[in-house]
Amino acid sequence: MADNGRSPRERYREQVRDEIKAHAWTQVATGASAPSLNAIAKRMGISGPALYRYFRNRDELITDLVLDAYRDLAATCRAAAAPGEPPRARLTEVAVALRRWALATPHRYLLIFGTPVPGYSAPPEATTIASSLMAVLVEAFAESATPARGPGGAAIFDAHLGGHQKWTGSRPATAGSLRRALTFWTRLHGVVSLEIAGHFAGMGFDPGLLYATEVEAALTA
Amino acid sequence: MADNGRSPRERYREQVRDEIKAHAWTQVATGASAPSLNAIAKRMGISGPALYRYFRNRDELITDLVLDAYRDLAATCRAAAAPGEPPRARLTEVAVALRRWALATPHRYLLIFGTPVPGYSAPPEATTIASSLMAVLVEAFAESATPARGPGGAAIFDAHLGGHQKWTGSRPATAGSLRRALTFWTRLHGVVSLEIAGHFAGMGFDPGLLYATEVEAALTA
DNA sequence: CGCCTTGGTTAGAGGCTCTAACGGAAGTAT
DNA sequence: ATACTTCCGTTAGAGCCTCTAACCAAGGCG
Repeated sequence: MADNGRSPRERYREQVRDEIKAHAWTQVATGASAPSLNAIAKRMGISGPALYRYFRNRDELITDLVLDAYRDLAATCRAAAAPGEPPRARLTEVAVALRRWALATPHRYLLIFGTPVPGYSAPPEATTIASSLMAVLVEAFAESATPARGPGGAAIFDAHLGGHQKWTGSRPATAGSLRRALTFWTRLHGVVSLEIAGHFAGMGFDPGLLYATEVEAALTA
Repeated sequence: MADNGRSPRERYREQVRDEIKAHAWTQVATGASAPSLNAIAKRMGISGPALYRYFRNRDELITDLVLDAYRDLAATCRAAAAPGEPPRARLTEVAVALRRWALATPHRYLLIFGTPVPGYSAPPEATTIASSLMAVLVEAFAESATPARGPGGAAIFDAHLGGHQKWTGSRPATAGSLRRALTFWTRLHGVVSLEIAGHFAGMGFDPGLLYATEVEAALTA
């Protein structure tokens, strides 16, 4: 918070960038699938091309938004996994936090996990953040007592995972924990993404109840 | 195939509409997140606003594409569920067909299940198609001998599902079958959508293997 | 003080969606 | 066959967008 040693110019620059991003968020939150630099500038009272001093092009803005969203999601999930609790409770908390986060700001969730925006430029930093997010799950599952007693295919996949543990970021975990964290994640995403995108709309049941059931099933399986 | 009793004008119109949609598909397949009417017209050798004789606006085109994709997916899944086989084999076939379909044309999958395009106009017909797709799964699960021996939450959700069976389209099925079909679908979608969107890219494992494991787990759970 | 980096400006090219007004051609009725 | 109507194409243009080019004013620094 101490504005550590940056020149006033740099602080101003950072501030304007943040303001631009804030406007972009409100814009994407209110319907627009992708923010418009022009509209943002108009709202900020400055004229069009001024924004190009702060972001080289629209893709750079969007990439920044994606990374911010990703970081926020990771922080939220990490915060939800209070380290004192037993692993199963932690995982449930993470699951609840994930859905809450997604429902609170669906556009943010979709910006990360929806259709890759233009011709999808995979930001390299995103993988790092994703790993830190996975680490929360992996650690909880590693701590969990339940053995990896899945069906036969699980053993095959565990064997396949053997050499690919680099993407967890933290210390090596068993393949079983990796697999369980991964499938846990995909199951949560399956429900949440369909709900966010409105695919449960006409069906008339409570998505929250489905989610709770799915979380419980994923944790006892 | 007999061009049943439609006037030549109507046949011509249909033909041009199909040609437009074909161009739109190739365009969306090659990077563009959403097709451009202008570019399509240019490719077809006609000039801009002529397309507005065939589609009222771009959203109508996209909606048409979505519905076509949805129909094709439903047909593919139905075809994959050969009625002679035992239910578990049928479900596996559907799962395989789904992933194959998604990987063959990711843009199509994302057009249906990705970020809802602009301000998302939910087409009412989509729900019908979705129901027909679900019906395939529901019937297979209904035929499956395995009882709904899920965790405690499953019973709660089954009870909740009691009155909401209208969305299956076909004859009434047990709440357990509905629940299992629904969660089966969400689990498949969870893996496929993340793979399609490239979220497994940096992780260096085989998504196909993960998918196979997940399908097997979903069927034995 | 002079200089240079930086953040703003306007002009404008080129793209998009979509409307308006119009002309010709194809089908239809007389 | 002729007249009418409907339909499909055209161009013009408004209004949005991204992004580049050229220019200018002010702040920081030697």
